[in-house]
Amino acid sequence: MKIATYNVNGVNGRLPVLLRWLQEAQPDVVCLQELKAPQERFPLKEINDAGYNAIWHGQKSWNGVAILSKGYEITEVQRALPGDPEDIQSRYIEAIIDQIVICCLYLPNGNPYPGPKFEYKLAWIDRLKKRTDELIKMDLPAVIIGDFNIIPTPFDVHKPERWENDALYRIEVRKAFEKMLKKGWLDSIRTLFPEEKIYTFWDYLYKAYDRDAGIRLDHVLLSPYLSSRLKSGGVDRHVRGWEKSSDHAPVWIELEKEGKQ
Amino acid sequence: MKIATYNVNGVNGRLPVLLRWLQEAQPDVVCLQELKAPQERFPLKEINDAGYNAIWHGQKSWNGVAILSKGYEITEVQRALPGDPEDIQSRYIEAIIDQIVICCLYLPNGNPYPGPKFEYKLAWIDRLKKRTDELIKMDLPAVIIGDFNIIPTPFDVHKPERWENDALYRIEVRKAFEKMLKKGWLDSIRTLFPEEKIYTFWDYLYKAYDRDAGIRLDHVLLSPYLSSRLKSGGVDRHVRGWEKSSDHAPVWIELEKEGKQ
DNA sequence: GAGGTAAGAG
DNA sequence: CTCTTACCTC
Repeated sequence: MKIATYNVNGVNGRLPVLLRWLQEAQPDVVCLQELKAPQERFPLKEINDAGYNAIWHGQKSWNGVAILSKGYEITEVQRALPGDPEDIQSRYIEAIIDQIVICCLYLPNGNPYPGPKFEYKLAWIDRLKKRTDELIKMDLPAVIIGDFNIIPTPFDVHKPERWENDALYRIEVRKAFEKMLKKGWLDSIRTLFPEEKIYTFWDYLYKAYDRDAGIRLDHVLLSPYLSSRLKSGGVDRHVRGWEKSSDHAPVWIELEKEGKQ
Repeated sequence: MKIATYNVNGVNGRLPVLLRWLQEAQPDVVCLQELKAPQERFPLKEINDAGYNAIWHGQKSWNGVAILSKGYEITEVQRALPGDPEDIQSRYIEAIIDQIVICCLYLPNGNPYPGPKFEYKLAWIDRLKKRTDELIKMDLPAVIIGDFNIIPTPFDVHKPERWENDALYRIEVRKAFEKMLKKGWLDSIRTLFPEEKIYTFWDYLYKAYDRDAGIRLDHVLLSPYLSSRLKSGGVDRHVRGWEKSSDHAPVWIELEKEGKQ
């Protein structure tokens, strides 16, 4: 089973690129972030025509997340991260697909630091921690996947020294990410490529992609139960070079069939 | 000599379509309207690369007119319709190309009727009348060409009864157009196709092009001196069906070489 | 730089 | 509907 994440930065503007990539990569499950479309303007018809069914949680202008699947039924579990009924931003959607809990997230950016947006990010991470601790405790096969807006280590950024006070790299969020891993979640891409520079995002500005001035923000975390099934993975970084591409590249992993292990 | 007019509705957004049509139609002279670009953002390089030189009068957001020519020198005569120094809208540019006076215009829309915009339209037509009377008096070979925003007759609109109080069809502007023809100007497209329904504009709304709910707004008027050289003409209406097309279609005529008559 | 929104014009 | 500008976010 191939599971992917792609921050599309506008699902309608990105549709040609998204469909081209789906056709090429043929993932079984795709988590999308930054739909930037209200619920009723999700391009379901075109997604269906490409062979995918979908659930999504839209929002006008910002955020918005979706889970797509080809050939597997999608059973929605929830469309909000528990812990704050006041939080109306569409950043989390959770479903069960082929007996696996898929948690698709678009974690707050948090800039500027310091400030209320950074505080919101920390609070959001706390709530995520509670949810993911539960999943671990319940011993479920689960995937936490999406745009974390967290650069996990100095090795995951072109010039670490420039990022010290950026919300994507602040020590608080790196520590929180590390704490999740300590609980048992596997950073699958880093595990597969322990020594390689791997980026998933290159800014539109300053020809960041041409200079490979990127950062690693999009992650696929596997619960202990699933970790042994990790077969392969990667970043489709060439997609970032396509015409009218998102500033993120798709990230994917492949899991061994359950019977095989 | 093939002379064309095309209301592009944004010269920068329309560039792929414009270049494709230029390549296909190979006009010698092209009058453009609704550049919707300030003077410094006219895409001269791309126009030059397509083999055309150009003069233009831009304006931020609205209006804007240009004259393009392939292989002929363009001698600019004026870039404003005489008669009102207060009028700063870029709606008129005049040049001599191959001994012919080319008057490229984007006549005010004039809606809503009644109101100051309609009054401005009538005043603009008055000034145009003065200028074109002069050209007739001087016996010059001249072409008045562009988007007149005038539906000349009931035969030039899908459903005339719906347009009685529209500034494009108001009796005042139709009368004014008729008066120009009486002075000696030849409505070349109508002359070539006296019996046919001919439209040059189809609204973006309500699938107007699919329903062929169009109107005839773009005209090519020939001075008496030139009328005998009229060889052929037409509307490239298929261009209106292209992806990302303008709401207008290009209109063109072909003149016999001067020696030939 | 490139998405989104909104208003104004057509 | 589809242009434009100006603004906001990342």
